Amino acid sequence: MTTGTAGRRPVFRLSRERRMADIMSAAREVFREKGYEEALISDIAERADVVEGSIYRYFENKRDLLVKVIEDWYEGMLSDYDQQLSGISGTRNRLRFMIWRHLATVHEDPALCQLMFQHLRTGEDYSRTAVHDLNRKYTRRTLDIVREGIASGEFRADMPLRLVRDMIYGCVEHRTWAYLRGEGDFDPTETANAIVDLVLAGLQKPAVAANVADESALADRLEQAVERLERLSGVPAPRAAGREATAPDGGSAG
Amino acid sequence: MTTGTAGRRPVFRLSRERRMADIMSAAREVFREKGYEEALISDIAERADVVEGSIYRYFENKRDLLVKVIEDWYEGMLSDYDQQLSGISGTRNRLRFMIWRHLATVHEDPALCQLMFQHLRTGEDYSRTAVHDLNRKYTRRTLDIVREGIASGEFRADMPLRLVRDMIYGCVEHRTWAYLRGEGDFDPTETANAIVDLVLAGLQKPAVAANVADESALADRLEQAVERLERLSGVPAPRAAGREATAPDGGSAG
DNA sequence: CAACCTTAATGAGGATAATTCATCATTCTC
DNA sequence: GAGAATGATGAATTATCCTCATTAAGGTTG
Repeated sequence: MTTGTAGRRPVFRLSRERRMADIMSAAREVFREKGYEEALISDIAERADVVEGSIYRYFENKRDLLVKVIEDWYEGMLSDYDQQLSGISGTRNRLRFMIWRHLATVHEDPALCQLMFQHLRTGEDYSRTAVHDLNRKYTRRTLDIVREGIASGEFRADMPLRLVRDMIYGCVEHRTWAYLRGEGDFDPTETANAIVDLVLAGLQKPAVAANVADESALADRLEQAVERLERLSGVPAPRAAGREATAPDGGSAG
Repeated sequence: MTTGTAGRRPVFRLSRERRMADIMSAAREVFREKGYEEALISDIAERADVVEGSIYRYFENKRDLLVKVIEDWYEGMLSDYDQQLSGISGTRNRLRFMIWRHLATVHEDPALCQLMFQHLRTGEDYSRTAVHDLNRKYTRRTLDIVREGIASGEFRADMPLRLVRDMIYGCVEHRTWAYLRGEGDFDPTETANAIVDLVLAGLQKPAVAANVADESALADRLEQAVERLERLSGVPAPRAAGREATAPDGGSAG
């Protein structure tokens, strides 16, 4: 049944690959502009110059389309990073690059990051997604850098690596939530520096970053020396007042 | 217009407050069981024993209902925390409590947390939400604790407080994402301890331990002086027990 | 106590999108 | 150039959210 006057629209056949690429490209734009819910299949179809139904010949459903779009985006992104990272030396600089690169990505394409965080990562099928693998590969770089720092003796060895990673990426995400919602702005370079400083403070060897046990031991020795002096002079050792200043919550620390 | 055979359903009038409470209670259950998209207004209506249309006399739309449900949940939750926190002393313990409490909440009600993270916090109207305020009040406690630690001299003063907060809450969230997706499990207590350790490592004052070697030397000199005094008075120098704790890793400090 | 007013509640129908599928068109192969 | 294989269409279906005109309950007043 034709639509009254106008005839059927002309049919342009493309290869499966080309058509998929076109649709994904259109979908990326529309998703970026409107977010997931607001993005209509009809919008995407129009921009890809196909009819709505055609999209379902290449993608199972709207979510599948989103997943493929993000996968595609991720793939292109991460391949560059390895190359860039290889040109950077020094544990601190390498760590800074990883954090900066992540922040910069959020800054450059907040909409797609939002989609990734809000819609991809939350799905129960996420771990079966290619993005999951890519992400693992990506964050492993960061862990490797920390591991190298430990191996070279720069970092202390008693830090749970996974938590360090969660702390870095979690911090970045929390720091950027307002920006992702469209409120305010942030400077990737500045923020990356601040985060690296903070993380390195924790990773530094206890010799530099304080070690309470050492301090207590030092205080103990001092006190013992004083007590000996006191004994020497015949003064009875008081229940030392100085200890409280050294170890305020020592009792509840266990 | 009657529905053929069966008459109109009997009308039970309730006060506005009571009806709203009923609907929110039903909504909380359904949202918890099915998540946002899968939760149908018709489900909620049925469970609240009203007709679909009635819900829209109390809530603007589905999202508004979600927001109110989460607000309600949050309100009840946070009021307890302050009280519990007030019974805990010591910077470390207080910090641990805040982190543990947050982890425990995620562990106890992952579904509602998921809704909060995925659907509330991402909306552009979030900062005009009551949950936003509650959340600020909540995380401010954590900052206050860190601030106290700085004031008392326990922590270094050169850490950007906001980032410390982002690091703590971001870390918790990253650590729990898999659990929120329904994969695996985690132990709130164990995780809280690990995170506190990690955070405290970074917050510890570097100045105090920065020259542990110097301080050891100082202690050595003090002890030697005492020994000389002791020799003078004919008292035999005891083999101090405290030394062993100090010495072991002193050599690798460089 | 009957007319009236205020407010709770109903349920049919409208609007919007995602998704399906029977049909048609184009290109490739022999 | 007939037939197979595959690309593309668009009308129909379905599923929900949401609106609104209408109805009913419970109080108030002369």
